Amino acid sequence: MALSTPTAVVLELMTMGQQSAAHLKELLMAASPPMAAEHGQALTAGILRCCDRVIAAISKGATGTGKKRKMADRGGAATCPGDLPLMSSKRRARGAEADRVLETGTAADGFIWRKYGQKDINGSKHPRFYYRCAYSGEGCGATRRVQQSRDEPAAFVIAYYGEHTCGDGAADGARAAMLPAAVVASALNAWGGGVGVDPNRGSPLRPLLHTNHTRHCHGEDPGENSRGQWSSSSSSSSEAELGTSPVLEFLEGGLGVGWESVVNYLGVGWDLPQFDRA
DNA sequence: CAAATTTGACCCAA
DNA sequence: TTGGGTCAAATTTG
Repeated sequence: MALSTPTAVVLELMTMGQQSAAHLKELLMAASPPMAAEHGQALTAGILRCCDRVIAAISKGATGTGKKRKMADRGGAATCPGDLPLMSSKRRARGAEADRVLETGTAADGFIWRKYGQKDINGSKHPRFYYRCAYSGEGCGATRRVQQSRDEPAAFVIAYYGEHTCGDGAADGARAAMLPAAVVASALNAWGGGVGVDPNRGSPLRPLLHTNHTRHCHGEDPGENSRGQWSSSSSSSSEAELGTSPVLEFLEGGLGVGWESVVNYLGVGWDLPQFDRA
């Protein structure tokens, strides 16, 4: 596609998504049962917020803080658990509820995540990546699991656990309170400038997004970012499977299109000057 | 030098 | 016992 400028394209697409989300909201208010409506509204709120962020970021030429790191070659692990205050529950109960989102070509959701693990899952061709909110040290217990889709290499199944208490919800208490950031599948993220995933090691996700809008939760100063030592108080995560409902159809048919367009657009080789990383 | 990532080990639920 | 989630030392990069 050849549109005047990338910015114009994104702006237009995001605006479309915004309108679709608004539409969806109305739909939910009118047709869904109370609970679903409530949840749905939170979802749409998140979507709208994302649109706002993108639009705002683009129009004012937001600057992000591209953080990158390369992978190492290996690491000698000499674990010596001794007096380590391990998390009460080292492992999350299997099948624990989580919000799952399928993203195509992107995985940024406005939060800064720090990878803390990677694992090869049997049955899956691709490894699974474990991320934790960069502010977990401040008590934020949000985590997310990312796995490349087996069928669609370009898609990632992302599961979110816990909720952000790092303050990102300051402006929107609703989200922090009941909406596991998960749903906020922001389309922002050009991961690496179109390169995609390094089949061998590179983490597919990079917290590139970093506009000034993602306020406090991720300034450029993690302050005393501490390495290792997170206390997870995981437990609360609600299931928000976008599964079967007229709403879903709407999402896929209307919102999905515009959204994916943006995602693809951003994800496929367009280096956004606005999102920094020069 | 500090911050972030990598990666093998550890741990626990199924 | 195994698979999967987390930890933490080592390593890499800005």
